[in-house]
Amino acid sequence: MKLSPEEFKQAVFDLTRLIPSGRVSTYGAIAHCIGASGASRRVGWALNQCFGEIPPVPAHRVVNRLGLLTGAVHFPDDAPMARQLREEGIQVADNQVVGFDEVFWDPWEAGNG
DNA sequence: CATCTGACCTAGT
DNA sequence: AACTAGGCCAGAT
Repeated sequence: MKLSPEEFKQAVFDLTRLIPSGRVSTYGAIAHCIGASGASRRVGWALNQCFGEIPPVPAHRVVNRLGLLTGAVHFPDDAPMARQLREEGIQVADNQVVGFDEVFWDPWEAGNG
């Protein structure tokens, strides 16, 4: 299953929007869920375009494999990544999610659970 | 046009 | 378990 750039971006957005509050997901999980395992980089690239999208995409709920807020540097000053996470109850320390394994949410639960 | 980099992960040894 | 190599597409130089 191969997705077009538009479908890929949409898939990433839709899947990211499915991430429940107080939870976080990873690029690989999303990429793997949409059938783009290995293309994790594109997930970040797509999420980079999430700003200004309607409905808004909680890209702040997406972190890397280690729970590091690697994308925080690309977030707007009005909506810092770590801050939005804290707004949902997720604790962050040094650009790293606290209890990552506990707040980790697998996109697979989006349509299976 | 060619080369390197980037919100990263998976596979092989 | 630790290390090395490959993938994936687009943007920037």
